[in-house]
Amino acid sequence: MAEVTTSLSIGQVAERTGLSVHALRFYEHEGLFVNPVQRGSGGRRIYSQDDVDWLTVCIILRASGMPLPALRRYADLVRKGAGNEEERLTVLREHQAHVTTQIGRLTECLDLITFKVGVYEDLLDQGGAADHQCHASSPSTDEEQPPISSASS
Amino acid sequence: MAEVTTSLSIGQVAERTGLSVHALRFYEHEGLFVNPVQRGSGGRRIYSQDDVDWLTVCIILRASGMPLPALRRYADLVRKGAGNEEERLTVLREHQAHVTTQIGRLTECLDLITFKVGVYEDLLDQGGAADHQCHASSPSTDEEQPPISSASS
DNA sequence: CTAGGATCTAGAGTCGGCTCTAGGTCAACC
DNA sequence: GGTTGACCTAGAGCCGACTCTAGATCCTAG
Repeated sequence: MAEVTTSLSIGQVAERTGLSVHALRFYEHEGLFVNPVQRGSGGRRIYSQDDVDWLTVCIILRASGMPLPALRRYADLVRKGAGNEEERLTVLREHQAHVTTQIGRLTECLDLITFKVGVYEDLLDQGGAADHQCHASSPSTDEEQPPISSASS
Repeated sequence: MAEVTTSLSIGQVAERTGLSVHALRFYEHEGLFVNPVQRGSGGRRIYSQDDVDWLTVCIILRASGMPLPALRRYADLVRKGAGNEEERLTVLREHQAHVTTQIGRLTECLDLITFKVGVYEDLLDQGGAADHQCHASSPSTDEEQPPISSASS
């Protein structure tokens, strides 16, 4: 309960967020901060703990694929203050849907990759070297190991 | 059982893979095909069903974030024919690991986004408009709804 | 014969998201 | 008082993965 307001340099914020100082300046330039970043002696940036908290939110949204324009829209809404919670919720829900479908897509891909890994494992287990490129097709559909055509691997 | 070898134009392949004709030429230029793409009258590309099958594998690997250089390495291995199955397996397993961790990261992000969505839903349900920006922090850690500081949203 | 449409090559342009550079200011230390 | 070292601004550069353009060729249909 000692410090009234933590004040951090750009270097310190970079250190504890993992963003580069370049990225921090870039984000500010792009209007991604909710509160204008304070300036100290000689025009140096001074960040608060709130700024860092906000940045961690940004990092999560970015890491899950939210593009900067969407992040800016969200920041704009928060900056305007209370009263637009529905809109914020809309932004979040849209992104939630994107992330969900992305996870779904990746999971499908993973299934196929895992299937192909299994095929190669079997092939190597048997010590058998097929005389040409072998194919690992979709696990679910009608063909399992196509007898003649299809050489993909 | 009629057609001995399906032969497709670049436009037809674009149509059935979803890749653009530009992308198909680009992929060829980048050495991503296992077999050299055949040419017909006037130097036009002729694709086989095998090419299309291979492309669908490529599309899955790309969709799950495999960069072109890795895809090229894999194509190189397949092109060389039987005997390097361990290496192919290594490439696939590495990518499998990448996809798995990526899904994990996205799932973490999704949890936080879902948490924030929940917070906003509650807030709107109660009809209460907080007098300033409210914060939806991490669901797991020590703070749940910080009493005074931290304004992130 | 001509027009339209698909294709060809080589290479330039685009986009998102930073990253880096150049040239300068400022505070602190020896 | 000279040298770090962190910071400043404005703007250029980079990377991956295409996408697009220009200008030519070729096939088909009318």
